[in-house]
Amino acid sequence: MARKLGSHAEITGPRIRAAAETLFARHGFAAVSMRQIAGEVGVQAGALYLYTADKQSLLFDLMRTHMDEVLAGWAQADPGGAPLNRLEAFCRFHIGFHLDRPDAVFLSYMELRSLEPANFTAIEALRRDYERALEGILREGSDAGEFSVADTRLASMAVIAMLTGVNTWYRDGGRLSREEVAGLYWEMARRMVTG
Amino acid sequence: MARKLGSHAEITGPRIRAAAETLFARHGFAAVSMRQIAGEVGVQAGALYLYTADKQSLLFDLMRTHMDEVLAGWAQADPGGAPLNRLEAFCRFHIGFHLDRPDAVFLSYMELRSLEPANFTAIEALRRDYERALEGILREGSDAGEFSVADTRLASMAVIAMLTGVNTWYRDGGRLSREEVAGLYWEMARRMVTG
DNA sequence: GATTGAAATGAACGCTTGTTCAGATAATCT
DNA sequence: AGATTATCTGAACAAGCGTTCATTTCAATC
Repeated sequence: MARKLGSHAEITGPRIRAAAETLFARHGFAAVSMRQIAGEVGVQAGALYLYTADKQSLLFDLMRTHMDEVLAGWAQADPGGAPLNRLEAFCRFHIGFHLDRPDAVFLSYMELRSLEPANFTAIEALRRDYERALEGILREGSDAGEFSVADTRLASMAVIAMLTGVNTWYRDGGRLSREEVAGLYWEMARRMVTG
Repeated sequence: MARKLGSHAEITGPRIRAAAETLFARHGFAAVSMRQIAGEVGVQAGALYLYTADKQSLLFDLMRTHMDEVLAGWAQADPGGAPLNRLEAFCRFHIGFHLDRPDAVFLSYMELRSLEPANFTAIEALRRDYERALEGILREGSDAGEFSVADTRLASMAVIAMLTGVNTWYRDGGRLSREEVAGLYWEMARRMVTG
Protein backbone atom coordinates (compact mmCIF):
# COMPACT_ATOMS: atom_id res chain seq x y z
CA MET A 1 0.00 0.00 0.00
CA ALA A 2 1.47 3.29 -1.12
CA ARG A 3 2.11 6.14 1.25
CA LYS A 4 0.41 9.39 0.37
CA LEU A 5 2.85 11.61 -1.42
CA GLY A 6 3.27 15.37 -1.47
CA SER A 7 4.85 17.36 -4.24
CA HIS A 8 8.46 16.68 -3.28
CA ALA A 9 8.18 12.98 -2.67
CA GLU A 10 8.01 11.89 -6.26
CA ILE A 11 11.33 13.63 -6.83
CA THR A 12 13.22 12.91 -3.64
CA GLY A 13 12.61 9.17 -3.52
CA PRO A 14 14.24 8.41 -6.86
CA ARG A 15 17.04 10.83 -6.13
CA ILE A 16 17.84 8.93 -2.94
CA ARG A 17 17.90 5.63 -4.78
CA ALA A 18 20.10 7.05 -7.53
CA ALA A 19 22.58 8.48 -5.05
CA ALA A 20 22.64 5.28 -3.00
CA GLU A 21 23.22 3.19 -6.12
CA THR A 22 26.17 5.29 -7.23
CA LEU A 23 27.76 5.47 -3.79
CA PHE A 24 27.20 1.81 -2.92
CA ALA A 25 28.71 0.77 -6.24
CA ARG A 26 31.68 3.07 -5.89
CA HIS A 27 32.60 2.54 -2.23
CA GLY A 28 30.65 -0.50 -1.06
CA PHE A 29 27.52 -0.80 1.05
CA ALA A 30 29.23 -0.83 4.44
CA ALA A 31 31.55 2.03 3.56
CA VAL A 32 28.74 4.44 2.68
CA SER A 33 26.88 6.25 5.46
CA MET A 34 23.30 7.44 5.41
CA ARG A 35 24.70 10.95 5.92
CA GLN A 36 26.75 10.65 2.73
CA ILE A 37 23.70 9.61 0.74
CA ALA A 38 21.67 12.43 2.27
CA GLY A 39 24.46 14.88 1.48
CA GLU A 40 24.43 13.82 -2.16
CA VAL A 41 20.68 14.46 -2.34
CA GLY A 42 20.98 17.76 -0.47
CA VAL A 43 19.01 16.72 2.57
CA GLN A 44 19.62 15.74 6.20
CA ALA A 45 20.08 12.10 7.15
CA GLY A 46 16.79 11.87 9.04
CA ALA A 47 14.83 12.72 5.91
CA LEU A 48 15.91 9.46 4.24
CA TYR A 49 13.70 7.55 6.65
CA LEU A 50 10.62 9.06 5.05
CA TYR A 51 11.50 7.00 1.98
CA THR A 52 13.14 3.85 3.27
CA ALA A 53 12.67 1.76 6.39
CA ASP A 54 16.41 1.39 6.90
CA LYS A 55 19.73 1.08 5.09
CA GLN A 56 19.28 -2.62 4.36
CA SER A 57 15.92 -2.05 2.67
CA LEU A 58 17.50 0.61 0.50
CA LEU A 59 20.08 -1.89 -0.76
CA PHE A 60 17.53 -4.64 -1.25
CA ASP A 61 15.19 -2.32 -3.19
CA LEU A 62 18.00 -1.39 -5.56
CA MET A 63 18.98 -4.98 -6.19
CA ARG A 64 15.45 -6.31 -6.59
CA THR A 65 14.55 -3.51 -8.96
CA HIS A 66 17.64 -4.24 -11.03
CA MET A 67 16.96 -7.97 -11.23
CA ASP A 68 13.32 -7.33 -12.13
CA GLU A 69 14.44 -5.03 -14.91
CA VAL A 70 16.92 -7.57 -16.24
CA LEU A 71 14.24 -10.25 -16.40
CA ALA A 72 11.65 -7.91 -17.90
CA GLY A 73 14.21 -6.61 -20.37
CA TRP A 74 15.08 -10.05 -21.67
CA ALA A 75 11.42 -11.12 -21.77
CA GLN A 76 10.88 -8.21 -24.12
CA ALA A 77 14.06 -8.68 -26.16
CA ASP A 78 13.69 -12.45 -26.64
CA PRO A 79 12.83 -12.94 -30.31
CA GLY A 80 11.91 -16.60 -29.91
CA GLY A 81 12.43 -18.82 -32.92
CA ALA A 82 15.71 -20.52 -33.80
CA PRO A 83 18.06 -21.17 -30.87
CA LEU A 84 20.99 -19.59 -32.67
CA ASN A 85 19.00 -16.40 -33.24
CA ARG A 86 17.86 -16.39 -29.64
CA LEU A 87 21.43 -16.84 -28.43
CA GLU A 88 22.62 -13.94 -30.55
CA ALA A 89 19.79 -11.80 -29.16
CA PHE A 90 20.72 -12.85 -25.62
CA CYS A 91 24.38 -11.91 -26.07
CA ARG A 92 23.57 -8.53 -27.57
CA PHE A 93 20.87 -7.84 -24.99
CA HIS A 94 23.04 -8.83 -22.04
CA ILE A 95 25.99 -6.68 -23.08
CA GLY A 96 23.88 -3.66 -24.01
CA PHE A 97 21.67 -3.83 -20.94
CA HIS A 98 24.59 -4.26 -18.57
CA LEU A 99 26.71 -1.53 -20.14
CA ASP A 100 23.76 0.83 -19.65
CA ARG A 101 23.66 0.14 -15.90
CA PRO A 102 27.22 -0.37 -14.65
CA ASP A 103 26.46 0.71 -11.08
CA ALA A 104 23.38 -1.49 -10.68
CA VAL A 105 25.24 -4.45 -12.18
CA PHE A 106 28.27 -3.96 -9.97
CA LEU A 107 26.05 -3.62 -6.92
CA SER A 108 23.99 -6.69 -7.67
CA TYR A 109 27.05 -8.86 -8.17
CA MET A 110 29.16 -7.49 -5.33
CA GLU A 111 26.85 -6.81 -2.45
CA LEU A 112 25.02 -10.11 -2.20
CA ARG A 113 27.03 -10.66 0.95
CA SER A 114 25.58 -7.50 2.50
CA LEU A 115 22.03 -8.80 2.23
CA GLU A 116 20.20 -10.31 5.17
CA PRO A 117 19.46 -14.01 4.59
CA ALA A 118 15.85 -13.59 3.44
CA ASN A 119 16.79 -10.81 1.04
CA PHE A 120 19.75 -12.80 -0.25
CA THR A 121 17.49 -15.74 -1.04
CA ALA A 122 15.09 -13.52 -2.97
CA ILE A 123 17.80 -11.95 -5.14
CA GLU A 124 19.52 -15.27 -5.69
CA ALA A 125 16.25 -16.73 -7.00
CA LEU A 126 15.89 -13.91 -9.53
CA ARG A 127 19.45 -14.35 -10.70
CA ARG A 128 18.85 -18.04 -11.09
CA ASP A 129 15.79 -17.31 -13.22
CA TYR A 130 17.95 -15.27 -15.56
CA GLU A 131 20.60 -17.97 -15.77
CA ARG A 132 17.88 -20.49 -16.58
CA ALA A 133 16.64 -18.31 -19.43
CA LEU A 134 20.01 -18.75 -21.13
CA GLU A 135 20.24 -22.40 -20.17
CA GLY A 136 16.83 -22.94 -21.79
CA ILE A 137 18.17 -21.62 -25.09
CA LEU A 138 21.24 -23.85 -24.90
CA ARG A 139 19.13 -26.89 -24.07
CA GLU A 140 16.70 -26.14 -26.87
CA GLY A 141 19.52 -25.80 -29.38
CA SER A 142 21.20 -28.89 -27.99
CA ASP A 143 18.05 -31.00 -28.24
CA ALA A 144 17.49 -29.77 -31.78
CA GLY A 145 21.01 -30.85 -32.69
CA GLU A 146 21.97 -27.29 -33.64
CA PHE A 147 24.30 -26.82 -30.68
CA SER A 148 26.99 -29.06 -29.32
CA VAL A 149 27.24 -28.44 -25.58
CA ALA A 150 28.42 -31.09 -23.17
CA ASP A 151 26.78 -29.48 -20.14
CA THR A 152 24.13 -26.79 -20.60
CA ARG A 153 24.22 -25.53 -17.02
CA LEU A 154 27.98 -25.14 -17.09
CA ALA A 155 27.94 -23.57 -20.53
CA SER A 156 25.30 -21.03 -19.49
CA MET A 157 27.41 -20.01 -16.49
CA ALA A 158 30.44 -19.70 -18.75
CA VAL A 159 28.64 -17.53 -21.31
CA ILE A 160 27.10 -15.25 -18.69
CA ALA A 161 30.44 -14.77 -16.92
CA MET A 162 32.12 -14.01 -20.21
CA LEU A 163 29.47 -11.45 -21.22
CA THR A 164 29.26 -9.78 -17.82
CA GLY A 165 33.03 -9.39 -17.83
CA VAL A 166 32.68 -6.68 -20.48
CA ASN A 167 31.58 -4.31 -17.73
CA THR A 168 35.00 -4.53 -16.05
CA TRP A 169 36.94 -3.08 -18.95
CA TYR A 170 34.64 -1.40 -21.49
CA ARG A 171 34.68 2.41 -21.56
CA ASP A 172 32.68 4.54 -23.97
CA GLY A 173 34.91 6.32 -26.44
CA GLY A 174 37.46 3.51 -26.37
CA ARG A 175 38.96 1.50 -29.22
CA LEU A 176 35.75 -0.43 -29.97
CA SER A 177 32.11 0.61 -30.08
CA ARG A 178 29.43 -1.20 -28.12
CA GLU A 179 28.14 -2.80 -31.26
CA GLU A 180 31.59 -4.01 -32.26
CA VAL A 181 32.15 -5.47 -28.81
CA ALA A 182 28.75 -7.15 -28.78
CA GLY A 183 29.41 -8.59 -32.24
CA LEU A 184 32.81 -9.98 -31.26
CA TYR A 185 31.45 -11.53 -28.07
CA TRP A 186 28.51 -13.03 -29.92
CA GLU A 187 30.96 -14.63 -32.32
CA MET A 188 32.89 -16.16 -29.42
CA ALA A 189 29.69 -17.41 -27.79
CA ARG A 190 28.59 -18.91 -31.10
CA ARG A 191 31.83 -20.82 -31.43
CA MET A 192 31.50 -22.06 -27.86
CA VAL A 193 28.18 -23.79 -28.47
CA THR A 194 28.60 -24.98 -32.05
CA GLY A 195 30.99 -27.69 -33.08
CA MET B 1 63.86 -4.10 6.15
CA ALA B 2 62.39 -6.77 8.36
CA ARG B 3 61.50 -6.15 11.97
CA LYS B 4 63.20 -8.41 14.49
CA LEU B 5 60.92 -11.23 15.42
CA GLY B 6 60.43 -13.13 18.65
CA SER B 7 59.03 -16.62 18.94
CA HIS B 8 55.36 -15.65 18.63
CA ALA B 9 55.68 -13.32 15.70
CA GLU B 10 56.23 -15.93 13.06
CA ILE B 11 52.94 -17.47 14.10
CA THR B 12 50.77 -14.47 14.86
CA GLY B 13 51.53 -12.51 11.70
CA PRO B 14 50.26 -15.20 9.30
CA ARG B 15 47.30 -15.87 11.55
CA ILE B 16 46.29 -12.22 11.34
CA ARG B 17 46.56 -12.25 7.55
CA ALA B 18 44.57 -15.47 7.31
CA ALA B 19 41.80 -14.15 9.55
CA ALA B 20 41.68 -10.84 7.70
CA GLU B 21 41.51 -12.58 4.32
CA THR B 22 38.58 -14.75 5.39
CA LEU B 23 36.67 -11.93 7.05
CA PHE B 24 37.31 -9.37 4.30
CA ALA B 25 36.17 -11.86 1.67
CA ARG B 26 33.07 -12.85 3.61
CA HIS B 27 31.84 -9.45 4.80
CA GLY B 28 33.80 -6.86 2.86
CA PHE B 29 36.72 -4.67 3.87
CA ALA B 30 34.71 -1.81 5.30
CA ALA B 31 32.35 -4.09 7.20
CA VAL B 32 35.12 -5.83 9.15
CA SER B 33 36.63 -4.15 12.20
CA MET B 34 40.13 -4.53 13.53
CA ARG B 35 38.54 -5.87 16.73
CA GLN B 36 36.83 -8.66 14.79
CA ILE B 37 40.11 -9.70 13.19
CA ALA B 38 41.86 -9.57 16.57
CA GLY B 39 39.06 -11.63 18.12
CA GLU B 40 39.49 -14.31 15.47
CA VAL B 41 43.20 -14.52 16.25
CA GLY B 42 42.62 -14.45 20.01
CA VAL B 43 44.32 -11.18 20.68
CA GLN B 44 43.39 -7.57 21.50
CA ALA B 45 42.98 -5.03 18.70
CA GLY B 46 46.06 -3.06 19.66
CA ALA B 47 48.29 -6.08 19.08
CA LEU B 48 47.52 -6.05 15.37
CA TYR B 49 49.56 -2.89 15.00
CA LEU B 50 52.71 -4.81 15.80
CA TYR B 51 52.20 -6.60 12.49
CA THR B 52 50.59 -4.06 10.20
CA ALA B 53 50.87 -0.31 9.89
CA ASP B 54 47.13 0.08 9.49
CA LYS B 55 44.00 -1.56 8.08
CA GLN B 56 44.68 -0.39 4.54
CA SER B 57 48.17 -1.94 4.53
CA LEU B 58 46.68 -5.21 5.71
CA LEU B 59 44.35 -5.27 2.70
CA PHE B 60 47.07 -4.22 0.28
CA ASP B 61 49.47 -6.88 1.59
CA LEU B 62 46.86 -9.58 1.04
CA MET B 63 46.10 -8.46 -2.49
CA ARG B 64 49.72 -7.96 -3.55
CA THR B 65 50.71 -11.34 -2.14
CA HIS B 66 47.87 -12.97 -4.04
CA MET B 67 48.74 -11.30 -7.33
CA ASP B 68 52.41 -12.18 -6.88
CA GLU B 69 51.45 -15.80 -6.30
CA VAL B 70 49.23 -15.85 -9.37
CA LEU B 71 52.04 -14.56 -11.55
CA ALA B 72 54.64 -16.85 -10.00
CA GLY B 73 52.24 -19.79 -10.27
CA TRP B 74 51.69 -19.29 -13.96
CA ALA B 75 55.38 -18.66 -14.63
CA GLN B 76 56.00 -22.09 -13.17
CA ALA B 77 53.03 -23.81 -14.84
CA ASP B 78 53.65 -22.41 -18.32
CA PRO B 79 54.87 -25.32 -20.42
CA GLY B 80 55.93 -23.17 -23.35
CA GLY B 81 55.80 -24.73 -26.79
CA ALA B 82 52.73 -24.88 -28.98
CA PRO B 83 50.14 -22.12 -28.35
CA LEU B 84 47.31 -24.62 -28.10
CA ASN B 85 49.18 -26.54 -25.41
CA ARG B 86 49.98 -23.35 -23.58
CA LEU B 87 46.33 -22.27 -23.72
CA GLU B 88 45.19 -25.58 -22.30
CA ALA B 89 47.76 -25.26 -19.51
CA PHE B 90 46.58 -21.72 -18.82
CA CYS B 91 42.93 -22.77 -18.55
CA ARG B 92 43.70 -25.66 -16.23
CA PHE B 93 46.11 -23.59 -14.15
CA HIS B 94 43.73 -20.67 -13.80
CA ILE B 95 40.77 -22.76 -12.68
CA GLY B 96 42.79 -24.92 -10.30
CA PHE B 97 44.72 -22.06 -8.78
CA HIS B 98 41.62 -19.93 -8.28
CA LEU B 99 39.54 -22.74 -6.83
CA ASP B 100 42.30 -23.31 -4.27
CA ARG B 101 42.10 -19.68 -3.08
CA PRO B 102 38.46 -18.55 -3.22
CA ASP B 103 38.86 -15.92 -0.49
CA ALA B 104 41.98 -14.33 -1.96
CA VAL B 105 40.41 -14.31 -5.42
CA PHE B 106 37.17 -12.79 -4.20
CA LEU B 107 39.08 -10.17 -2.26
CA SER B 108 41.35 -9.22 -5.13
CA TYR B 109 38.46 -8.80 -7.54
CA MET B 110 36.02 -7.11 -5.16
CA GLU B 111 38.02 -4.79 -2.98
CA LEU B 112 39.97 -2.88 -5.59
CA ARG B 113 37.69 0.03 -4.76
CA SER B 114 38.84 -0.05 -1.13
CA LEU B 115 42.45 0.57 -2.09
CA GLU B 116 44.06 3.97 -1.85
CA PRO B 117 45.04 5.30 -5.30
CA ALA B 118 48.72 4.31 -5.16
CA ASN B 119 47.88 0.81 -3.95
CA PHE B 120 45.17 0.45 -6.58
CA THR B 121 47.63 1.33 -9.30
CA ALA B 122 50.10 -1.29 -8.08
CA ILE B 123 47.53 -4.11 -7.97
CA GLU B 124 46.05 -3.09 -11.29
CA ALA B 125 49.49 -3.33 -12.89
CA LEU B 126 49.96 -6.89 -11.60
CA ARG B 127 46.54 -7.91 -12.88
CA ARG B 128 47.38 -6.41 -16.22
CA ASP B 129 50.57 -8.46 -16.34
CA TYR B 130 48.53 -11.62 -15.87
CA GLU B 131 46.06 -10.63 -18.58
CA ARG B 132 48.98 -9.96 -20.90
CA ALA B 133 50.36 -13.44 -20.26
CA LEU B 134 47.18 -14.88 -21.76
CA GLU B 135 47.06 -12.30 -24.51
CA GLY B 136 50.61 -13.27 -25.44
CA ILE B 137 49.53 -16.86 -26.00
CA LEU B 138 46.60 -15.78 -28.14
CA ARG B 139 48.76 -13.46 -30.20
CA GLU B 140 51.39 -16.13 -30.68
CA GLY B 141 48.78 -18.64 -31.84
CA SER B 142 47.16 -16.03 -34.02
CA ASP B 143 50.43 -15.06 -35.69
CA ALA B 144 51.25 -18.72 -36.28
CA GLY B 145 47.87 -19.19 -37.95
CA GLU B 146 46.82 -21.78 -35.41
CA PHE B 147 44.22 -19.56 -33.77
CA SER B 148 41.53 -17.43 -35.32
CA VAL B 149 40.90 -14.49 -33.01
CA ALA B 150 39.65 -11.14 -34.29
CA ASP B 151 40.92 -9.21 -31.26
CA THR B 152 43.46 -10.76 -28.90
CA ARG B 153 42.99 -8.25 -26.09
CA LEU B 154 39.22 -8.70 -26.11
CA ALA B 155 39.49 -12.47 -26.39
CA SER B 156 41.88 -12.65 -23.44
CA MET B 157 39.47 -10.64 -21.30
CA ALA B 158 36.63 -12.93 -22.38
CA VAL B 159 38.55 -16.11 -21.56
CA ILE B 160 39.72 -14.85 -18.17
CA ALA B 161 36.21 -13.71 -17.20
CA MET B 162 34.80 -17.06 -18.26
CA LEU B 163 37.39 -19.02 -16.28
CA THR B 164 37.20 -16.85 -13.17
CA GLY B 165 33.43 -17.27 -13.17
CA VAL B 166 33.89 -20.87 -12.05
CA ASN B 167 34.61 -19.56 -8.55
CA THR B 168 31.09 -18.17 -8.23
CA TRP B 169 29.32 -21.50 -8.54
CA TYR B 170 31.75 -24.41 -8.09
CA ARG B 171 31.54 -26.32 -4.81
CA ASP B 172 33.63 -29.37 -3.91
CA GLY B 173 31.54 -32.50 -3.77
CA GLY B 174 29.14 -31.21 -6.41
CA ARG B 175 28.01 -32.78 -9.65
CA LEU B 176 31.35 -32.33 -11.41
CA SER B 177 34.94 -32.74 -10.22
CA ARG B 178 37.52 -30.00 -10.62
CA GLU B 179 39.17 -31.92 -13.43
CA GLU B 180 35.89 -32.38 -15.27
CA VAL B 181 35.10 -28.69 -14.92
CA ALA B 182 38.56 -27.68 -16.08
CA GLY B 183 38.29 -30.04 -19.05
CA LEU B 184 34.91 -28.67 -20.11
CA TYR B 185 36.06 -25.07 -19.80
CA TRP B 186 39.21 -25.80 -21.73
CA GLU B 187 37.09 -27.25 -24.52
CA MET B 188 34.98 -24.07 -24.62
CA ALA B 189 38.08 -21.88 -24.65
CA ARG B 190 39.55 -24.00 -27.43
CA ARG B 191 36.47 -23.51 -29.55
CA MET B 192 36.54 -19.78 -28.89
CA VAL B 193 39.98 -19.31 -30.40
CA THR B 194 39.94 -21.90 -33.19
CA GLY B 195 37.78 -21.65 -36.23
C1' DG C 1 -5.62 34.47 5.29
C1' DA C 2 -6.25 30.41 8.16
C1' DT C 3 -5.78 25.45 8.33
C1' DT C 4 -3.81 21.32 7.21
C1' DG C 5 -0.44 17.78 6.70
C1' DA C 6 3.50 16.15 4.32
C1' DA C 7 8.57 17.17 4.10
C1' DA C 8 12.60 18.23 6.26
C1' DT C 9 15.45 19.72 10.14
C1' DG C 10 18.78 19.21 13.71
C1' DA C 11 19.77 17.51 17.95
C1' DA C 12 20.16 13.55 20.47
C1' DC C 13 20.57 8.26 21.51
C1' DG C 14 23.87 4.50 22.49
C1' DC C 15 27.31 2.19 20.12
C1' DT C 16 31.30 1.17 17.14
C1' DT C 17 35.23 2.71 14.54
C1' DG C 18 40.72 2.92 13.65
C1' DT C 19 44.49 4.00 16.14
C1' DT C 20 47.67 5.16 20.14
C1' DC C 21 50.24 4.22 24.19
C1' DA C 22 51.71 3.58 29.04
C1' DG C 23 52.11 -0.29 31.47
C1' DA C 24 52.07 -5.46 32.34
C1' DT C 25 53.76 -9.97 30.86
C1' DA C 26 56.64 -13.44 29.27
C1' DA C 27 60.40 -15.34 26.81
C1' DT C 28 65.31 -14.93 25.72
C1' DC C 29 70.16 -13.78 26.58
C1' DT C 30 74.21 -12.69 29.50
C1' DA D 1 69.47 -14.37 38.75
C1' DG D 2 69.17 -10.21 36.45
C1' DA D 3 68.72 -7.56 32.35
C1' DT D 4 66.77 -7.11 28.00
C1' DT D 5 63.49 -7.03 24.58
C1' DA D 6 59.64 -8.71 21.98
C1' DT D 7 54.69 -9.27 22.76
C1' DC D 8 50.36 -8.04 24.35
C1' DT D 9 46.78 -5.76 27.26
C1' DG D 10 43.34 -2.52 28.41
C1' DA D 11 41.95 1.89 28.59
C1' DA D 12 41.47 6.00 26.19
C1' DC D 13 40.75 9.26 22.11
C1' DA D 14 38.03 11.80 18.74
C1' DA D 15 35.11 10.76 15.15
C1' DG D 16 31.48 8.61 12.89
C1' DC D 17 27.66 5.19 12.74
C1' DG D 18 22.22 4.05 12.00
C1' DT D 19 18.20 5.53 13.71
C1' DT D 20 14.53 8.30 16.30
C1' DC D 21 11.72 12.21 17.17
C1' DA D 22 9.98 16.76 18.73
C1' DT D 23 9.99 20.71 16.18
C1' DT D 24 9.96 23.72 12.21
C1' DT D 25 9.13 24.84 7.30
C1' DC D 26 6.28 25.38 3.47
C1' DA D 27 3.14 24.49 -0.31
C1' DA D 28 -1.55 23.24 -1.15
C1' DT D 29 -6.38 23.49 0.27
C1' DC D 30 -10.44 25.62 2.31
